[in-house]
Amino acid sequence: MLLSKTCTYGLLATLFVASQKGERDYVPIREISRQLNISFHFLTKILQRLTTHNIMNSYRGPNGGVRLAKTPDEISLMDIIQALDGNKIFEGCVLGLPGCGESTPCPLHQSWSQSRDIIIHSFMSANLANMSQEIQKGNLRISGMENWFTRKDD
Amino acid sequence: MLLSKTCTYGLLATLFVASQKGERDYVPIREISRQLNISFHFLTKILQRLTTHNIMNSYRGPNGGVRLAKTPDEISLMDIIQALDGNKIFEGCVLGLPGCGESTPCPLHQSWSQSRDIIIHSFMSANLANMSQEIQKGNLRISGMENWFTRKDD
DNA sequence: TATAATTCAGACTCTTTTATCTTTAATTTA
DNA sequence: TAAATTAAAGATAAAAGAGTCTGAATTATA
Repeated sequence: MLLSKTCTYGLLATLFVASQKGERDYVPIREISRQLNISFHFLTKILQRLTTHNIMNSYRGPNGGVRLAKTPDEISLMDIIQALDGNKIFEGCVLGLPGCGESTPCPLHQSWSQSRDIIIHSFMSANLANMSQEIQKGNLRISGMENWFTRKDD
Repeated sequence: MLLSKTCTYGLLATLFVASQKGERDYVPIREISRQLNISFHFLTKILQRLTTHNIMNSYRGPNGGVRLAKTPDEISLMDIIQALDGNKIFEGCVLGLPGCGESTPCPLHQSWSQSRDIIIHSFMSANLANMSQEIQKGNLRISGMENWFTRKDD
């Protein structure tokens, strides 16, 4: 698992909000929760963290919810991943060796650096604008089979 | 964290055993534990799993310990990783979507597949023979600064 | 045979992650 | 102003991962 659950939920929710059409300002968390089949309270916490990182804005009361804090092309997947998982995924040695580096590499250092750079690059270059376009066209999917059913809880 | 702690400890211990010189048959777990600064009991469990997966052989009593069950060139890092972390790391969608695949990809599907293939390839092509060679030559390091000190526990 | 060295096996604890539940605060609308 | 809707905040619980502890089984050696 490269990304935590928190992080994948956050990515999905943000993509969901970004690909909403209509003049509506804020999307209620409960609606996101139902559509993506994610626990409402858990999702609330995740979105709170995204608002403190200035990726989302939130608003309370009727017609409240969350919305993107910037234009979609200004938010990369990397921004969201770093806000929720930090950058401990991307820095440091695969084997967890403290002294691992270019001068004294661990056995996996070279191949891992190469893979990691590709991953980082794709996370940075993917932003909400180009992704939500693909989602709206139906070329990409945000939710799986699980939302044929509705959540029982919350 | 791509690999669990269990897995990185297992990799290090196996590399340590593979790069031992001398005519000695079995390497005591306690010695591995001390050299790599890994909790003895925890390491014991990990190595037990590697013996059940036929990567290590073990022997009890004085002069006992563990040794490789095959020749070093027959054991790849991938073997060890799969034995300890399974292949849940390598299969499935980064975002955890059940229906994600070539026909209905999630937003990260393409870039993740590419990165993942590189990682898998480097894990499969790296075996204990070529790595322990590098370790013995001093080009690669298996342990960090932490083993300048000895463990207090166990 | 007694003792020491070693892995094996299981229960147990601690920490982090994931998830749920309850209450409070803000906001709109009737 | 009262009621309904919504996010915020905090307490709690459940599950998994990481690590510890104790005792039993096996083996070599004195």
